[in-house]
Amino acid sequence: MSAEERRESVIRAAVVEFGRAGYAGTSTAAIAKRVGVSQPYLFRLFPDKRAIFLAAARRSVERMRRRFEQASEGLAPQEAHDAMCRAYPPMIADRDDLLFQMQMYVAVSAREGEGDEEFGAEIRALWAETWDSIRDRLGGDPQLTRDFFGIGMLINVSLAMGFPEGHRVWETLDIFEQLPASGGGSEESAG
Amino acid sequence: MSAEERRESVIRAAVVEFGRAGYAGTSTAAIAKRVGVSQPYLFRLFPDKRAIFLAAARRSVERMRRRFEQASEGLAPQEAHDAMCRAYPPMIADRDDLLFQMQMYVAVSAREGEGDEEFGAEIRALWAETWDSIRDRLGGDPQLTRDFFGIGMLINVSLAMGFPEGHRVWETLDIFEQLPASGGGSEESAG
DNA sequence: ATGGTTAGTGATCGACCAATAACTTTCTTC
DNA sequence: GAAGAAAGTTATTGGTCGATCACTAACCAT
Repeated sequence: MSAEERRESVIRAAVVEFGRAGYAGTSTAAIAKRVGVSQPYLFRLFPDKRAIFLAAARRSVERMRRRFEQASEGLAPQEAHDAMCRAYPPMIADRDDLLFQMQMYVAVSAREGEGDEEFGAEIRALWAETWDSIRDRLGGDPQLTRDFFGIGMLINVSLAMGFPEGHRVWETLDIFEQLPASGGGSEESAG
Repeated sequence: MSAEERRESVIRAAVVEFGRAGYAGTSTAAIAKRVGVSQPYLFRLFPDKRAIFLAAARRSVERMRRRFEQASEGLAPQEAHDAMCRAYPPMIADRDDLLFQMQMYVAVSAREGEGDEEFGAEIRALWAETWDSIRDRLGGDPQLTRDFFGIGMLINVSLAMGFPEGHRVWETLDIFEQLPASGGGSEESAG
């Protein structure tokens, strides 16, 4: 397998492992094991653990942005909002990816504590890109943007904490039923 | 100093340290250093690291709940909502506490990976209490509750990621200016 | 087939970390 | 002032982790 292909599979494994245990809680050995290579080989593909995490962050955030963009392609603000709401459930069905993004948010402060400020800067830049993109799709409407991200974050947190389906926390979050004509949440699998 | 007093100061230090580096990223030595005691002494006050984190979680979440309850005491749903929105800025001025809560959300999956399911159960229970309390104050209104928590979570995430004041991400989140008559965000310090 | 490039491994190392055990100091009470 | 409890320390240990080094195996062009 080429180095580039290996790097891709490392990134995929990193999203899973980092998502479950966080930056500090994930050993490079755990990632290597999931990839199916030896632990030292990771350091041929990436300079250090930090770089693996950042590569995973880039991949995860950009994928999210792309999916929202595809879902809202060419739609007016309110329709774009509804379309992106409908696009969200199949996205968070990939729990590993969602957990990784949560870990990404909190990893910033830890890295800053180690004197690594570029880490946070890169993650903020990635996320701000998504913010801008979605904001544009929503016609720059502040309230739509805020509500969309707000509810999204609340869903993320509730999922990360592991509230089971049917828990009263979810009562207010069934965004399907509050939207005009949609297919419901039957789709699965993230491409 | 009595053991009980020491335990309190350990909890305070734990919120700060865990908040900055997460569960796995925080050493018991770092907590002990902040408290001003030797590292092994922590294990006289608490059975293990996990118990320190859970004690900090209890303290942090219950304090938040109490503050929201005080702010909305005896008010009708919409007024309670506005009052709690106004109460939030001084609360998140304590960045350590906010970061800790973010770390708390993501710590669940990591502990589950270690076979510790009670950890998540306890944190969910703590948080669900707060959810119920606030939901009641908002008259059980699903939309008010969802929006309140949603915007709160978005603020939390944006702060955790370290977006500086004035960044365009904050444009939509200035909840002060969207509320009727408030004191603004001049208050500081968390009692 | 041979020389070089690329993919990949085993061994190891210094640092760190949670937790235990054994010991010392300080306060309290009779 | 002696006894005992409560507060607190030093030393240590078994284990883990990120990273480096030296080495091997497969592929490829000449």
